[in-house]
This record gives sequence, C-alpha cells and structure tokens, in this order.
Amino acid sequence: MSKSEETLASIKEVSYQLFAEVGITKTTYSMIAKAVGIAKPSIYYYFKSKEDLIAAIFEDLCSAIQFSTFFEMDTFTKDNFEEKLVELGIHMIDEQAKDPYYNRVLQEYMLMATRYPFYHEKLLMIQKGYLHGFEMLMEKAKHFGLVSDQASAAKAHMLALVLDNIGNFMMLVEHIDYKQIWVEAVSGVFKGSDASGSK
Amino acid sequence: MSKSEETLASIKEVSYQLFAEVGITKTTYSMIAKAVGIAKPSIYYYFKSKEDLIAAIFEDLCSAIQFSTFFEMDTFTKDNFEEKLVELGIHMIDEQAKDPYYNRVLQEYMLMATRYPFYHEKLLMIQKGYLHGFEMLMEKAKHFGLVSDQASAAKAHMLALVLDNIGNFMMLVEHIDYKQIWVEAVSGVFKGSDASGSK
DNA sequence: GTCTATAAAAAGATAGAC
DNA sequence: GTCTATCTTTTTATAGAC
Repeated sequence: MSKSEETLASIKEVSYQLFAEVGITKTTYSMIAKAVGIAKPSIYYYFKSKEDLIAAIFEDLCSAIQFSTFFEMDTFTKDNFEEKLVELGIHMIDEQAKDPYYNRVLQEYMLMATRYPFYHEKLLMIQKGYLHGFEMLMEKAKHFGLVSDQASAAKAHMLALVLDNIGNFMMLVEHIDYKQIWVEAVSGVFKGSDASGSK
Repeated sequence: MSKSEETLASIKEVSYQLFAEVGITKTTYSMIAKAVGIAKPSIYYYFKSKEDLIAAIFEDLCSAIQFSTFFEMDTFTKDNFEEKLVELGIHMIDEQAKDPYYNRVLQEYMLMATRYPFYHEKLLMIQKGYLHGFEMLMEKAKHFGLVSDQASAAKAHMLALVLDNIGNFMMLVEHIDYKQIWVEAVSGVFKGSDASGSK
C-alpha cells in the first residue's frame, strides 16, 4: 500500500466515522483534515468535492451489504432449513453489530435516498435484492413442504423487514434480545404446515 | 387564533416540511422565512435559536406517536383479539401514511437521538412504550389462551419492531403490501396454541 | 411583531508555491 | 502530493428603527 493509498484509505475511514458521529451534513473537510492529520485542501486531491466523497463512501458501503453476502441459497436443505435461516440471520446481525458506525451511516444514506435519485436507485436495488432473496428462500421452503402456500410473498417480505430493521432498532434500544426476535419471526413463518419438526 | 399564533403555526408547519424535504441540518432560517413570507429575523421572535426550533418540532411529534394513541388495551377481547390487533396496526400504518413528511422527519430525529441525550431519552421512552405495550397485549392474549407461553416477550418485541419499522421501509420501497406484512407478523404469533380458530 | 442592516463565524472551494 | 493563503458564499444571530 503506497503512501497515497494510505492517505486515501485514511480519509475514507475517518469520514465514515464522522458521518456516523456527527452526520454527513455536519461533517466538514476541516474536521476530516484534522482527524487525518493533513491540511484541508489536500483532501481535494482525492475528492474534488464533498459530494464526491459522500458518494465514494456510499459505494463502499453498498458493496458490503448485498443479500448474497450473507445468504447463500445452496446451503439450504430440507433438513436444515429453519435452523440455517436462523443461523445466517444471526450471523448478519452479529457482523453489523461489530461495526459501531454502520447503522447510523446507513440511516444517513437512507435519508439521502429519499432526496436524491442516485441514492434512491442504489439502495432500492439492494432492498429489492433482500425482498427477492427471501422470496426465493420461501419458494424453496415451499418446495420442501416446510411452509404453507398462503401469502408466502408477505412472509418473505416480513422476514426481510425484520432483519433489515433490527439494526435500526438497535440504534435506540440496547438491552433487547435481537436474536430471539429473529428466531421468533422465522418460527412464525415455519409454523404453517410443519411436516417434520413437531414437538 | 391570533395573528401571532398563526405565524407561529406557520413557522412550525413549514419547518416540519423542510425538515423532511431537505433535512434538519440543511434547513435554514432563510428558507423558512421565505416559505412563511416573513423576514428572517422575525423567526427569532418565536424561536431564540435554531436548536430551540428543532426541539419544538420534536415535542409536537412525540405527542402524536405514543403507543396509547393507537392501541387501547380495553378494546381487546378473547374473541376479537387477533382481528383487533391487525385492525389497529393497519389503522396506525394508514394514519402515518397520510402524512408524507412523517417518516422522514422521524428518521431525522432518530439519528439525532444517537447523538444527543435529550433526543435519545425521549425517543427511547416512546419506543419502550411500544415494547411494553405489546408485552401487555401478549400477556392478555396468553391469559385468553390465544398464544403459547413460549418467548412471549420476543413475540411482543417482534411485533413492535415490525410495526415501528414498516414506516422506515415505506420510505424506500413503495410497491409493497405493508398491511399483508403486518397480518403475517400477527398471524405468525398467534399460530402457536390456537384454541379457537382452526381452519 | 416585523422590519433593515449588519456582524461574526465557518463552510466549500481554488490558486499557486514547493 | 501537500502546503499556505485567500476567495466567495452562506450561515446563525444581534442591534435597533418602526
């Protein structure tokens, strides 16, 4: 990693943290420069405007949160299905909880998405990836006879909504068992036409 | 309503809309003054600082979104329970969808809550109101023999999470049947020890 | 209550030396 | 690549007349 690559990475990292801590709008080039340890105009060598910087951080974020990053369709079998779904969801929650800035930065960009088409398009695609991904999972579960035919799209969307928004909830309320909530959401969906797991 | 009360109401209304449309930070006294049709310093007669204005809009918002505003415990009986829960949830979704600014403004304040203790405290209290409110509802449902004993707190929290965050989801994705998602979430919870409604 | 005028601070951004 | 110096614009906020 060259010196200039290091500076670039440092600017991005510091910006990401500041976006979470004080918000995108209130993050200034002065603050970034001070935190990185360079002069304010030096940032313009890497990002010709603040708008560019905001977009660059966004691109990095988008890459990390695709549905396929956390849910591999092939790992689901008739026998492990519900268990696997619980496990991968919890893994996703854990991964995102590791990064103390993630939820706040994502929410910052969610609000930007309501104001700028560029951000709306990209986040919508990711969101649709989750909706569609869970629909596919429900199809597979239906094929295995693990869930009822009824409203399987709504079931899929409910799961996507719960998982995607546990992070939002975590921002405010700390002392809750989020994993249990996910277990409950999944279990509610699979209680329909249970062929195997009757306790 | 006196002239001065009208001006005050207008400042608040315009600010609320601007908070949604361009964000709290990017909303300036110039923009507000222009939209209201007064001079910029006139706003200082009503709000001695922008900070004060932001807090005032917040207080108004908080009053409108208490758990008890939407869920009246006494209306739930053994026979109407699931149906009532679905109905009141949908009513809440409808009410909030009527106000095109609501979700964005709330999310703005959610982010403020992660940065300022004042906002954190108030929103946390509201959130806890929902969590506790749904816990009480689950207790009542348990008492009626409508849900199983297992993980009833997690069930309650799952419902609170789904309902509170449908709004967040609606900001981004428009074409989804949110009511069906709520129906599905409720139905998943009640599928446990179903004494009456066996189809 | 509402205005005009203005102060004080800070923002995003550029010029140009090294 | 990184710096110092500087420009322009806009912000929140105040003073004081009407």
